[in-house]
Amino acid sequence: MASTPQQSDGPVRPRGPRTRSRASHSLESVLAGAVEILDESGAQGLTIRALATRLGGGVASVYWYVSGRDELLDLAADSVLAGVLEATADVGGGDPIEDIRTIALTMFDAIVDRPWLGAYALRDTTSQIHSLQLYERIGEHVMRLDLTPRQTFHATSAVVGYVIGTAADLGQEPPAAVVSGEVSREEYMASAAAQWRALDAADFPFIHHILDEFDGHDDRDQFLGGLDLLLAGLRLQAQG
Amino acid sequence: MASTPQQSDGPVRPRGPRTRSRASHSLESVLAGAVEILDESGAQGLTIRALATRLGGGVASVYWYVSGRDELLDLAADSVLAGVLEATADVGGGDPIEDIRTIALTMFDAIVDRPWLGAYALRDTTSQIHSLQLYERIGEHVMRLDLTPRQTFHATSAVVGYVIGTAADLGQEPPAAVVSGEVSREEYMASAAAQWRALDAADFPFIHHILDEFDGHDDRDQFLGGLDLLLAGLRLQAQG
DNA sequence: ACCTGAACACCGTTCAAGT
DNA sequence: ACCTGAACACCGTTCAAGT
Repeated sequence: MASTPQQSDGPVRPRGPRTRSRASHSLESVLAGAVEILDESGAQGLTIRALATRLGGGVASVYWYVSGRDELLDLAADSVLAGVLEATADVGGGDPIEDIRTIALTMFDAIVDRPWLGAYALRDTTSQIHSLQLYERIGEHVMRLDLTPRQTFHATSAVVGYVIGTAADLGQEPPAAVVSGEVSREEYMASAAAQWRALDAADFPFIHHILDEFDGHDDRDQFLGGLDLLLAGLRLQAQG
Repeated sequence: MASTPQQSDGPVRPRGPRTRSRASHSLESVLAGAVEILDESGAQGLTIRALATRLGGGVASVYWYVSGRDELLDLAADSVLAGVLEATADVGGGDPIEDIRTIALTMFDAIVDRPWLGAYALRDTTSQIHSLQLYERIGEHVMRLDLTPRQTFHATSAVVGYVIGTAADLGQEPPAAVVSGEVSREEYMASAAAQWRALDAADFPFIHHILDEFDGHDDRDQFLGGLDLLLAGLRLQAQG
């Protein structure tokens, strides 16, 4: 999935000024480069130096477009949410709760695809315009339920909080492993299951009760299980 | 709210050499020191060097007790959950869902007290024993609802995911401010509300619909609003 | 068994200077 | 307006050496 290095091969080219000695960026190219690095090596791999190298320029030029590493992460995450926004633009045909579910699931899938997203999406709506629009979009569907403003506010925040929270949790690599490729997520989950199995059943009746469900479970099913509880509660509230 | 340092004052008293030239730690004192720093300056402030200085020793000695900074954060967070475990030991008198609500709220309050907790609590049950026990405890109450193992697994994970997700979100400082004390959380929220108010009402009908609720809202109420939706859905499932 | 000082290999960020 | 190289002030982690 890595993009080609975009190697600037010196001051080549026959005629024309095009010296190439000086790199030229834009906010879009900076964020696109950041997203590439994030996809390849996670948040830890996104250093300003690595980004500058990928862009073929010096470190300091990044700071022309972005105030620092934190803002870079926020904006890179937010830029990706444009895709979720687009993918959910048409949602709205039927049952409001069904529509909310569809949007939430699209968000979840986007974060599963890019685990680093969970920690930086929807963090600061004053700088993250797409995050704000996504919040707005979910909220508009919740409004269709004719609750009070307060209920509408709480329900929308709960859905967003649940999605981000659950997805961020899943996106977290086990203590230093996955990125370096030493341990796959499957191996890690299997070892966790084994460790649970070794626990004393008298001390951990619940863990043993759900062990077979945990072992080899599908993250998406787990996410949907909780989401549907939340939405069932919401439907109940909407019915009065 | 920080616990007392639990200062181990060396191979104490009687007489003896007491040179003080050599520091002496323990895993407990290392974690206690880490928690102090986290309470004072957040995760960003917890550097190995700052911790070593607080302990009165050299940097390298920290690595005798902990494999690295990540594990330090995980263990420090988990050590604090011992308090939540203790505080919820007696819960269990009445309605299972009411009990789940009580435990979830206690967790939430603990994270509000220590915003750094949200990002590191319940991350890795193989190294975080208290996290595992808390998960177990909530699960035991869910078991009382007589659902299928799969439903029990999903419901417990959903509650934990919602608590951690929501609390972690609230615990996030606005882009570089709060820790340094430049901008208070109140000021930040007020400015966010002002910015929302400035949005075009045609483009953001939902935001305007909930603006008065958002402005000056209480985080705890918001948390409970969503939690009660989730629990209502769970109750419905238990009755079904 | 546990602690230390010093070193290594990085970081984010700034700034005077260039174009 | 935008880019650069070099410097500053940090980091986490390791390791040979001490006790």
